[in-house]
Amino acid sequence: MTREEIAGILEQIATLLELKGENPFKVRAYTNAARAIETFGGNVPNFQDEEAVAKIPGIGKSIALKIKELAETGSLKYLEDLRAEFPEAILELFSIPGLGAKKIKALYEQLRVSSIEQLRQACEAGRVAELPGFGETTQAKICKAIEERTRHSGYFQFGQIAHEAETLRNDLAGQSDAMQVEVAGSYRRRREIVHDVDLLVATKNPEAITKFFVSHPLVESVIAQGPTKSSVRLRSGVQCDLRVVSTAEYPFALAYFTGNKEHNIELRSRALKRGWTLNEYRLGPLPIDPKAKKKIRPKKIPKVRDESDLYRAVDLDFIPPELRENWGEFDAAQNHAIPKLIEKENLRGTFHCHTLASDGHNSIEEMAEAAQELGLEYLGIADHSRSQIQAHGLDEKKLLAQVAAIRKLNKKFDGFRLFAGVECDILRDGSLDFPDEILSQLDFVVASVHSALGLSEADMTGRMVRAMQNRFVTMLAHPTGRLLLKRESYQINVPAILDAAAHTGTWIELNAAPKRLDLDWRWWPMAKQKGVKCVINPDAHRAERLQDLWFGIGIARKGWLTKADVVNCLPLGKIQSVLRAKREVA
DNA sequence: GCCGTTTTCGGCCCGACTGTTTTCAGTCG
Repeated sequence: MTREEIAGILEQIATLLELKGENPFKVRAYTNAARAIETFGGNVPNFQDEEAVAKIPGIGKSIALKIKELAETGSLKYLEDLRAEFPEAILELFSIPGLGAKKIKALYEQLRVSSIEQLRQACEAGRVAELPGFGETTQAKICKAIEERTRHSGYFQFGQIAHEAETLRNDLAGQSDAMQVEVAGSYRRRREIVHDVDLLVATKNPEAITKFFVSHPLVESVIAQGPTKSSVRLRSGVQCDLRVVSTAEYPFALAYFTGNKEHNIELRSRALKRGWTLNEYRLGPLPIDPKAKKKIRPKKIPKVRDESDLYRAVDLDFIPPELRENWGEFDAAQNHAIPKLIEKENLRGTFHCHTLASDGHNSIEEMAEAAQELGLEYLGIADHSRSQIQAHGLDEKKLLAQVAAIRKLNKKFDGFRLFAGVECDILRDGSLDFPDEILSQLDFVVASVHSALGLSEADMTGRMVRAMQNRFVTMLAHPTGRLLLKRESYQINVPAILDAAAHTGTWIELNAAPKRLDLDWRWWPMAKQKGVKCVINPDAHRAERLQDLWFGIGIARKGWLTKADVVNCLPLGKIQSVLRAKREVA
């Protein structure tokens, strides 16, 4: 049983307990335990070892025993009993915004409503509005939510909403009343999946800012609107919240709304230890507790003008937003060990782009021009290989013709260079789609899996390892093959892939296309520790998609990477010798 | 149900907004 599955079951227990009207703190204990299992950064213990599991903060003896039962038997009596108390479909009611445990309980007990379909019927019959605590407005809102349920599934790839988020930020920043503007939340942390956009504005005129926001052309409907907080639905379907604060409150609000939750809890607890209380508005003195046996003498509260001041106040170096996942950043910040993370400007070139020759939409010349406009010094062309029939994969003749064309083009450039490569399919058995005598004529080879995606973990891992053992393979592309919100990763053993990459000197791609962002940020600290080099590639099929590199930078930062860890931060003069390194060892 | 540099009992984040109320409960983040 995976950690995600266990977390999901704990979450379900929490929901059912809430529905039963159990002690809310018990409910929270299960929710916290689910989060703890999901986000635990250390080595995942054997879930059958209840003593080790109970050492994870947020998990005690009782929940550890339940996890043990799950791991051993695949089921849990406690959960079965809870489930038996309610109809199966009742949990789906929690997906309706505005409905929580109390309201669902009332609907079930008084109207016997236990599914979305039954709820729709009850609303249409007008019976929901008659319940105490409900009314006409609530009933109408529920009806609307049911109608729009499929469209607002609630989760978006970062790249799907980035344009709207940036537009709103820029338009708000253009308001003379806006002193400071930032997109906070998971967007600022550069999560690959976000489910809302949190905007924060510092202003002396909250009314004007709020009015501008709710009437912005990107806004489709207004969900809530108050003096300091408003929520809207944007055209893409994503929910967008605006918070309006004063300039003095801004750094506290920015940290608070950037999160994540666990990071905030740790930050707040560090404030508490110093005799202060931290919230989204200020760092203040802890209220005097007459019951406390020993008085804490609070330290003098330092002045906080920006987030750096706030971290300094609790004796920490500044923690970049991307690292705020309570994933080791506090230890690092306390020991002055936060790395200088890679920045967009550090990238000097990139590999893995497609052209009209296979399934791209621009010529080599157009791709080269776009790369130069982005300030890059080199660009690697890697069209699909012959097995990719549907993507018009190149055969040997076409590939060698493209190489010749690239060599010819290079004579025209000044301070820029194209590298000739291929995105070569890794066949089912781990052999490559072209023989070495062809690969040896290229500047680089991107190896990737596009077929037989259902292999067992051992077979898929072995297949990739074998491909990396070929000395002409420069890098392994989109290693897990996931498509965010669409397709799970292949079955692979990532640590084994990383070991092979380190051993063979193969680079691992951080595919910057927003639907991939693969390899995932959670693996990069391990990759770095094993000595694996990262290459950030856009996998661009159009010239303008070279800009996806920006998404890749965000994920590299989340993975704690510096410019020294990413090979395409090397200047043109150095990258050429590095490109030759692997093929000359043999 | 979890937790403890004051604690093994008694806390557990809390503020904003909405809708249904007539002072507040429920939901959300």
